[in-house]
Amino acid sequence: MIRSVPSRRDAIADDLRHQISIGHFKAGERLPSEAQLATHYTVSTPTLRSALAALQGEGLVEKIHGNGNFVRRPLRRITYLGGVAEPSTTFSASLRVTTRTTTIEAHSHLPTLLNVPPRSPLTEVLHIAHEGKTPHSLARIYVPRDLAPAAPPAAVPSPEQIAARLANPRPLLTEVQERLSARLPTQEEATTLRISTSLAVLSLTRVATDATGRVVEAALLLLPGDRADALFTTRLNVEERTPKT
Amino acid sequence: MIRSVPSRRDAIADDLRHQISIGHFKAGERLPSEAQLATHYTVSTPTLRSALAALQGEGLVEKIHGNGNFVRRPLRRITYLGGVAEPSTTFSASLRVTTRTTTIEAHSHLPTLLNVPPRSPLTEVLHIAHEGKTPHSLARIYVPRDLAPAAPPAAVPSPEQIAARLANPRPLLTEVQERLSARLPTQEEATTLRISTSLAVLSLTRVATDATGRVVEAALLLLPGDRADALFTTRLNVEERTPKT
DNA sequence: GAGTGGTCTAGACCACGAG
DNA sequence: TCGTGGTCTAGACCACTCA
Repeated sequence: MIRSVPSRRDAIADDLRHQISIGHFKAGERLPSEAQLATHYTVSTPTLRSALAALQGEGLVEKIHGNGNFVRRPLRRITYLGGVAEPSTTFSASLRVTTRTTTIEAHSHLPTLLNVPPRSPLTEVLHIAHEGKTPHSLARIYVPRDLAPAAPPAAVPSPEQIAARLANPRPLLTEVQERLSARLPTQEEATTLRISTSLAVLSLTRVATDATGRVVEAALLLLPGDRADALFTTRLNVEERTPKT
Repeated sequence: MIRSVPSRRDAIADDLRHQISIGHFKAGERLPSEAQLATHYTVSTPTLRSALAALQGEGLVEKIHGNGNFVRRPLRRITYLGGVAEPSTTFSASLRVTTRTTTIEAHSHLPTLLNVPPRSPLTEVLHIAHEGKTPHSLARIYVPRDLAPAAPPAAVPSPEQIAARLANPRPLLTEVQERLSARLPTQEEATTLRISTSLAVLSLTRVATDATGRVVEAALLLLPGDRADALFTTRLNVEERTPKT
């Protein structure tokens, strides 16, 4: 075994977790200052901060610079439904979605993703879903501009409208590929989602193709690991067993 | 902006990333000791270690206690195919799978997952897929014991055999649900996969149900974010548009 | 301005790996 | 045993938030 002495860091993290779980520190409350906690546990500030960092990575604690460490409210977990289901479909009704639409030129990995020439015009739609003050997801959706709806959503559409639009951007949609991986967010993503850079995120790339094989939409979704997951359901006909290629 | 002074930590991390990318430090090589690097960058050891931690989180560097920091060889990225496809189906041929089968009693979340009474007997199959010395995935598969194959795999079966078995543990398999989320690994998981606890992993829970609605298999897969992702492909018939509920 | 967290230092001592 | 990384200290100084 590695941990003969379970390291003060882990001991403190465990204790704080416990204190939170039994309600000694309540959701939304500010913890004692790091200096106070360090004194209480008789450790130095770096050690204490290291313990807090662990809790941050679990999404239990949110640090706000110059203000304090706060116990996170238990977050409603949202589920992204994969397959053909529209993104964000199970987002609760209280979810508020802010949208920003711009036109950009295809760059870096986008030409490959969308199978279009570099610099070709794309419509970028940026979605951020909030529940209360807490962002729950970040989505960047790219559509070749000639396929994009003529009327940009000047007003913020309802989540249902967005979902409907996303579900079938083109009538002839025939294939959806969704690639998922886990990573840590960039500084910028972390700032946007108001999460720690040490909280893992689910990165989902969704490419929709129409009947002609043309890519009609590419979406990059980012789901914080502490409040979102993705669900894929596959039904099989018993007779037609997977005809392996 | 937050970063007026881009923090020595990030500056060092950037420089090391660059040194690695231009081949100044080559794959598999040991970096200079932390003390040497700290002297070179004129920072203290904690600061330098913090920079290295960032590279670890990206999977660029592997620390080996008592030995040194090593540049990771570029890892072949493997893809888990979702839907009905068998797990590990795209693992390269050079992949070595170690398997351990035991019988356990259903506990904690397993009864719920498998929809069986607590303490009912389960067969647990543990898979670890290696490529060379590097673990690429960890899978824990649970099957109600009365459904498990009578002959335990005393010898290590080939990946193909495993894949075949996993693909259709029961003839009547009709639904597969796969739930994915991103998180940081536990200390134990990190040790098993020989990754840093700061490297995000993709956690996949796979539940297969047969025609009678009985859960015939539950699998917990863990895919390190730096070397694996999951891919789901959905094909739609153009005429039968998703009959929304 | 007072109090908070953010970063960093210059050491110390412990634990591990290889020879 | 020796050199490596792992943990920790007791401060210092900066940056941010709030009143």
